[in-house]
Amino acid sequence: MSYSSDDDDKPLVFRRNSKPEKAKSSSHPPKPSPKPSPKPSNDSDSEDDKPLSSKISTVSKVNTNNAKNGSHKSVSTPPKPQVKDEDSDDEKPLSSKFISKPNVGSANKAHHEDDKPLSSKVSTASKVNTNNAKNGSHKSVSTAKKPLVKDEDSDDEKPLSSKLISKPNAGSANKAHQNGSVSRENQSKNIAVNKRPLGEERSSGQSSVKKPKLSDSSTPVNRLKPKTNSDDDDDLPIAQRIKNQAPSSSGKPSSSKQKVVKKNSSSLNKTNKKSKKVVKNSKYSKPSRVPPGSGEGQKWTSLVHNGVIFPPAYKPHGVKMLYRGKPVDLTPEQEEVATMFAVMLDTEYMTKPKFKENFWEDWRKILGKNHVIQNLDDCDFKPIYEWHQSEKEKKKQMSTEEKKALKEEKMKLEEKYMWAVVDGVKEKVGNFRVEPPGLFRGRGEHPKMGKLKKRIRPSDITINIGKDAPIPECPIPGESWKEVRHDNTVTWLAYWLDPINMKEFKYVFLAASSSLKGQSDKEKYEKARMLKGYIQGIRTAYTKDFVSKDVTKRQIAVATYLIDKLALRAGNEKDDDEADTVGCCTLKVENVEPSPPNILKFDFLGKDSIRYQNEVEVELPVFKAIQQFRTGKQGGDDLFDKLDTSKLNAHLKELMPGLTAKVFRTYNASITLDDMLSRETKGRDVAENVVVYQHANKEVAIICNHQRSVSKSHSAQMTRLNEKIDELKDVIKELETDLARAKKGKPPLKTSDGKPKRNLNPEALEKKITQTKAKIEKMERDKETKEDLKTVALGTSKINYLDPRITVAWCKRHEVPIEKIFNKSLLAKFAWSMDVDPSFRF
DNA sequence: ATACGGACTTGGCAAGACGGTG
DNA sequence: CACCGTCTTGCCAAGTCCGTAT
Repeated sequence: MSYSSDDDDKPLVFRRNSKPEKAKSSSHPPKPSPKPSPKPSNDSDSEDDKPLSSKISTVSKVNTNNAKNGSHKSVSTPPKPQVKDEDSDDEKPLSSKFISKPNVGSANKAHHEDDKPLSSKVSTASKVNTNNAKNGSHKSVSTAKKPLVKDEDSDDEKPLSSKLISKPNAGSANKAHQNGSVSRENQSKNIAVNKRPLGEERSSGQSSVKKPKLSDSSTPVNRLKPKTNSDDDDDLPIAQRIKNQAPSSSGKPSSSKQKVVKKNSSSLNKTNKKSKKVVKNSKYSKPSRVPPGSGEGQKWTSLVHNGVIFPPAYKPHGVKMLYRGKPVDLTPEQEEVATMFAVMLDTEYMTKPKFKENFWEDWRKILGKNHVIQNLDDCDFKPIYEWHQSEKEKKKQMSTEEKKALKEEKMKLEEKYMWAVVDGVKEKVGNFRVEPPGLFRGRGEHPKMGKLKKRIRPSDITINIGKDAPIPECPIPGESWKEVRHDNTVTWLAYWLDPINMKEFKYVFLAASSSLKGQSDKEKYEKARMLKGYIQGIRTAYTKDFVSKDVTKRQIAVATYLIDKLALRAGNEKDDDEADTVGCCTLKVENVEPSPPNILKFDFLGKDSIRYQNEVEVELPVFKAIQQFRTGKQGGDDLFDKLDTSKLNAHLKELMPGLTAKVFRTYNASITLDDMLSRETKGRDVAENVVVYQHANKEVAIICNHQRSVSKSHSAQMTRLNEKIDELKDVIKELETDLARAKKGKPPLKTSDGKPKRNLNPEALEKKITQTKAKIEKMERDKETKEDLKTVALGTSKINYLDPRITVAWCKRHEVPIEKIFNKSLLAKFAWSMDVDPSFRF
């Protein structure tokens, strides 16, 4: 056993190994873990092909938008400093430190250059990868990896033996192509193909499935296997990757760095890691009890803050709406609600009967049964809408000075609420502003859209604060908080009940840059890294259960497979008064269409009513199991009738301490980034490296189905780009004509408006032509990228799924200034990851 | 086993800030 | 410097998942 390959850790699907890189193998032990896989893969395959992107299809989202238009002008320049805060201070340094490290010397500094919007740059690609694939086969040999290095990974232990197993095959189908897919685009619109290819896994080649497992472990896994890991590893591995890294030089890379991090981070972590058995309690659990020693459950010792700030009271505008053509008098309260509706006149919500119905129901209560207004259809909110538009316009027209003054005033008012002091450290508060009243805008076909979200008052709010901290003064005179608590086992500073759904809460938490959040973020990634050590065994185990006689087991196995391979969410049960969306455990029969011989077509609305459409090839046993789960059921019945998220998670927990469904998403996202970035990534300069990164980021976004709606001006923007390109092409033609003439000693032609041009020599003209061509190429690439990313949102995965240490380490290795990848708030949020060793691998 | 309460993470969107450009 | 497109932020909705009560 033991041997396992490492390779396996990677997401099955994604991985592709095709390229086996050169072998690095020998030399240094590759980092044990991950994937570099030297191994010769065998097959490879490529299958892939599928353009991921394709999948995307957008769909439904709500959109509301209002059109506003906006052009805002910008005028002002913000003074900026304001906020900053402390953190900032730190930050800076970071980056700086950061940069340098790598390489030695050299001046790199230059980096900065660029600036271009990333996005633009990108271009390339795409496709390629994507695919991924599948393939699978890999593996094989195992070599023992683990050399010494520490830690990590060792997979050895892995129970798995399995490794091989499965993967394989299937495929076929595509196979052939390697990458080529090409086309993609098109599809996009239509269907999608698959994002991740999944199925593939097995490639044919391999022998098929099962490989002998050696051990079998049947048991599902051994959970215990600890791998070590820990973060710390960072350090070490050095060797390994070396190769690429450039300069590696020094080994010391990092050392010097100090940590920027905020205080805490470090500390805690340690704890966990190692012992896995013990397990930590991570975030969720509020272990509350148990404080002994480490203070487990306890989240803070001292907490001081100023409570929350309320939106200003409503100021009646007196603009009268019309009812059956006649102006109506409304009380301020009635007018306030009418205005909420009027302001949304130009949104999609107006086309939704449910929205209007809910609004009318709530507004009518305020109007009273006998009010003149007896029905919504006879109401004309235009006057109010127009008044609002003009107010907006007025605001826009204000001078820079005025805006600045207004802003400062607001700042002054809010400043005290922006900060909290946690265990002696000043930290930013996330959402210290209480949500203003308004109409509920649910996403998708939410049954409660349009309902009035009433104003929250101090008496609705519960404050949580340190025992000896002063109780925040209630900002509204004459009123008082609902309750004041001193619970140090939770991290919220305040909460109130959600007026739309009185059994839910709205919390006020610290900002993402706080160490409390950073810590838990780090723990999240450590847990995902831990999964790396168990993944093989888990895959082996569920593969075996695809054919279990026990239906529940079979369902758990298939569900886990889908979560692993497709990065689906868990899928908790929902109430009827929520939008009808699903996740893995709540998939309906109609959401998964089997298409022989082994393709599954997924089509459902997931979180936020974002459509998930994908066609994937799966292993035959999975395909058969799905068919069987569907038999005898109606389209709207649960596909996994014997399952729910708590059963699934309980099972996962047996496989690895703390394992839950969402960990797979984090794991697959981060391992994919790590894998792609470590693969050659050859950018020659910063700009190209950034493109490489974006490409990897995009891949992850596709896997996670992070979509965005196409911007209203997208097509106009594309048109403009095309025009510019055409213009440049004309320029080239002209230059070429001039060049030909210049070579013959003739002067250039006049410009179109008849003016003479400078007489350049052939060399100069050629240079110009070359430059222009380069410019065109860049624009073409930008265009492609833009089209490519029009429906893909990269930000979400960057914020929530990609271990920042992967990014930071890669930046250090490639001399890319971290700020080219992380903006200011991301730098603050990920302060805990800045001092990672350049050789860090997820 | 389930239901439910509760706490925290994840997500898309639109307004605002920013930065390049003609 | 007015305009525009992109990037950043705020907002708040919508998930996940744990613990406890039923």
